[in-house]
Amino acid sequence: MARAAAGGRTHRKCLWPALGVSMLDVKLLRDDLDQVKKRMATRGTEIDWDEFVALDRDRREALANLEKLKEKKNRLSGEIGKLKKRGGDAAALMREAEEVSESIREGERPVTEIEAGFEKFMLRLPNLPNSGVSIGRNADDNKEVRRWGEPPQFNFQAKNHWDIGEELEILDFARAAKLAGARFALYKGAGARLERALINFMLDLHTGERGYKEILPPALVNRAALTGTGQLPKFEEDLFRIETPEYFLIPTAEVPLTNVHREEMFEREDLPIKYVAYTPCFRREAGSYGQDVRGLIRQHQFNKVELVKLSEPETSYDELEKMVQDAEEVLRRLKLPYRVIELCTGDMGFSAAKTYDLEVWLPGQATYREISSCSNCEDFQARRAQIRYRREKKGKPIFVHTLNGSGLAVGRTFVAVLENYQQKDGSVLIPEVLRPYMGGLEKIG
RNA sequence: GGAGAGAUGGCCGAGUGGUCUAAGGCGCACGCCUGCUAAGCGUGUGUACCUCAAAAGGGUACCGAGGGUUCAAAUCCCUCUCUCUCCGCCA
Repeated sequence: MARAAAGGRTHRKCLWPALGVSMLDVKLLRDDLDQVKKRMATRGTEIDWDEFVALDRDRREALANLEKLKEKKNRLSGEIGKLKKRGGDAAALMREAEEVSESIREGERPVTEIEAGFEKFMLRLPNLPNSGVSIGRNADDNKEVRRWGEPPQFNFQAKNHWDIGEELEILDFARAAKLAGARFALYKGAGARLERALINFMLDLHTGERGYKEILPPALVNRAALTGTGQLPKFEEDLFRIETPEYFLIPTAEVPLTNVHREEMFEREDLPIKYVAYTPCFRREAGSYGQDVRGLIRQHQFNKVELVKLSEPETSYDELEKMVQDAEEVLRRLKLPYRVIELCTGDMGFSAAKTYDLEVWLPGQATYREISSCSNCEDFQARRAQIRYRREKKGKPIFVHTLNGSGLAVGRTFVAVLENYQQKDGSVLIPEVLRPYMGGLEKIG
């Protein structure tokens, strides 16, 4: 097993030891900048590459200078020590050493500044898309991979889940607004139980035959954790933050789960690691005013069952396919129609190298809506979080690949159940696989 | 919140100002030896960055984190974080 950070010891190093400020491999940028530019451009993000070249050059120059001075200082100090031991007079050497030390102090200031600038630049670079991902500008260029199930045909006008929920008195948005504000929900009675049933059903499926280990992590995390997975420093405005002491509410369990093994070293036989967690998730939804203002689709707080894997680089894409299957299986057992979308380069998230979205059919909107997003981040997060393993006992440490996927977003699954299982009389049938979790209840209303 | 103790390499653990690249042990790797096994002997054993076309080699940094004193810090001083013990409070 990996050396656990628990058990008396905390992080041994600062987040980025020495100058390993890596999210993308600095050497790759240096050696193959043209390729990197091209691939990064497919994301549609503007990046000032001249700034990178300048920062990198300045940094190396300043560093080389400083290190030369330090070498001299170390040499002089050694000589002083030996001389004193023999009882000699080291006054002259000490004067010289003092001057060198003074130069070092002066040289350190610019180096610190340059490195801070370099680090800031690097931490804001998104991941490189995997070369197999199709190039596109936005969601319109995404590819549908497959579909499962048939959208139900109703002989009545399909209702939105918020109407269904409020009429059945299992959802109450008005009172939730009284408690907190817009984008919060109150689940009541069978509604609360249905949400809980979904959580338990998903956890049982993933921990059972699918072999994930259940984790119940903190819902508040620190800055280092969010930097490790890539939410920080760039997306702070999307997060709820608590001051004194500073904590952030997790926007997804991907953050705590991926960071469980931050700054740890694995052996090959430890991998892959498969975790599943149910947590509430919290998002500011800044900049999404006017979108999905009604209903459960876009909330400040929502429940999610999340899957995370740490794997060897060679198998990470197989693991991604399996993870998508694991998420799909939830929808299949619930008999909810869905399709699988492969995101194009322009539509992927900051940390992802490749992403599949699962979209569930919502009769109320007569459209497919995202219910899961499964990504391979390759070594992007592992670099930031320093999660490595040794392929051989004496081998060099290698960054693991990290994957995450919703399995599933519970609130949206709730929506899908209400809308797909609605009946003409306004009641909602309970999917068969959920009935054991609902005390045998077959229908709400 | 109060009082105290602690944080050292893959692991255990020594080390209170200069034998600089951290004793010793365990583990691991390679080699030797013993008819097999067990044991034994020898050698080696971190990470990151810079330099070099590459390798070799050289350099710098890292003993929880940050800052300070000093020619010189694992070692002295300050701040912080985390862990453990006791007290208080608390779901």
